[in-house]
Amino acid sequence: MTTRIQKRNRRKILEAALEVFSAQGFRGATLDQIATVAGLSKPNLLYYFDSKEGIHRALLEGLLDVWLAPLRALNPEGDPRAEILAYVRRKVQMSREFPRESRLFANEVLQGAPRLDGPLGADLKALVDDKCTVIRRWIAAGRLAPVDPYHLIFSIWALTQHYADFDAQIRLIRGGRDPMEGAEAFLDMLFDRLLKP
Amino acid sequence: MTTRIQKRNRRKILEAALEVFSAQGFRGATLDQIATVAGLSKPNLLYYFDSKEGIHRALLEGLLDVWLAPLRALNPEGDPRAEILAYVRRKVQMSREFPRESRLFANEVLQGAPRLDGPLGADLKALVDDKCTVIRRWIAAGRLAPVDPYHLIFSIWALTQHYADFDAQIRLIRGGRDPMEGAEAFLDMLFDRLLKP
DNA sequence: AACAGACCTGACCAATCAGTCAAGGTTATT
DNA sequence: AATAACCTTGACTGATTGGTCAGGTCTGTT
Repeated sequence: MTTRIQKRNRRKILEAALEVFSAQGFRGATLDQIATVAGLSKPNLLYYFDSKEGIHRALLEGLLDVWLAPLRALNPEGDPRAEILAYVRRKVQMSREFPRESRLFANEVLQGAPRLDGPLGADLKALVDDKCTVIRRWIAAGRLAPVDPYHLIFSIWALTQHYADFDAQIRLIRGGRDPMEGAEAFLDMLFDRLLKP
Repeated sequence: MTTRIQKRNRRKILEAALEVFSAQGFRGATLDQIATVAGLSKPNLLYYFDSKEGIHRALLEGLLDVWLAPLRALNPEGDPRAEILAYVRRKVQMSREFPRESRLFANEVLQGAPRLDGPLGADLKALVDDKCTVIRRWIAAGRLAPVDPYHLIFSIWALTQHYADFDAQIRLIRGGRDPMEGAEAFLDMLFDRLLKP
């Protein structure tokens, strides 16, 4: 049974861990940093979680579903181009609203995705495989331009998450302006032209 | 004056540092790892470079030019679509040939690009600004579809480097197949459709 | 109020890390 | 062969880090 205090402190720790892990990566983050951000002592962190590794694992597990929800929402019965454009728009929005989550996964994958090897990775693969067959069906019905569905999904991930993951570079080049200014319009045009049969 | 031994050992160190930094990030890498890969002792590393930071800085400085060469080669006098498609193809090829370099920069940018703040960043910005005016000119002449040149360049980076940086995720989803199988064809089609006036 | 269980922490530990240093080995030049 | 400059390293240091633990405090229940 989980108490009120447990719920509050676990939430505080995971929020702080997201802040620190997404900015520093797993090895760059320290328990002291997370403890400070969470407003708790370091031993108290380890009262609620087994280890640094355990915090990171809990964070990934808790966020993967949220992160994949837009893809899961891709409706096989909907209009193909509208469905995919809606997916793109939702992903752009998530890059703006949840850049830390994007960077957390980017860090993880960049280090070789060691923690996505188990069931988490299997879920991910199953979901993508499923949606790829949907896309292939749409193409076979002549409702989308013939593109490789895997590369289509990868391109959506690459283009949308780029704005969160490479934010520092974009800011460097675009100066003071909002890094995502015009991103929606650009991506709308790109995928519209790509997918028109 | 630099001796033969200096040249050889500096090269060995930077090669080892690329291997380790690109796989572990700056904070995740250790001098011991780099020393082992280089086949030298740790104090010997520090005989040739001031510090871990110094090795990393030398590596970034030495590789940024190589990394940006394809963009630099974009010829204002050439055929717009052919030039950009050639750029895309060259970048895909680099993702395949030099994934470590791609991941090195990805790590750096993901951590907030702290070492791209100085002259390195200024060079990068100047180059991108320059090529963006070229692209704008091409659009004004009606030789390209009207797209935001910054987002166009970002999209090329995102799509091509994704295959190197997120290799682990792609392998997870695509199983044993070559992660980049079909990437060229897909990106050719994508940018061809995007840029057709 | 009293009690049990949950919660919290200062002090500590062993491991790891970047970096130092004195001393010894190597190389090129004369 | 002598020598000076260059190269190499084992052994060390101080700082940081993940994690432990004994003992204390707080909270809900009776």
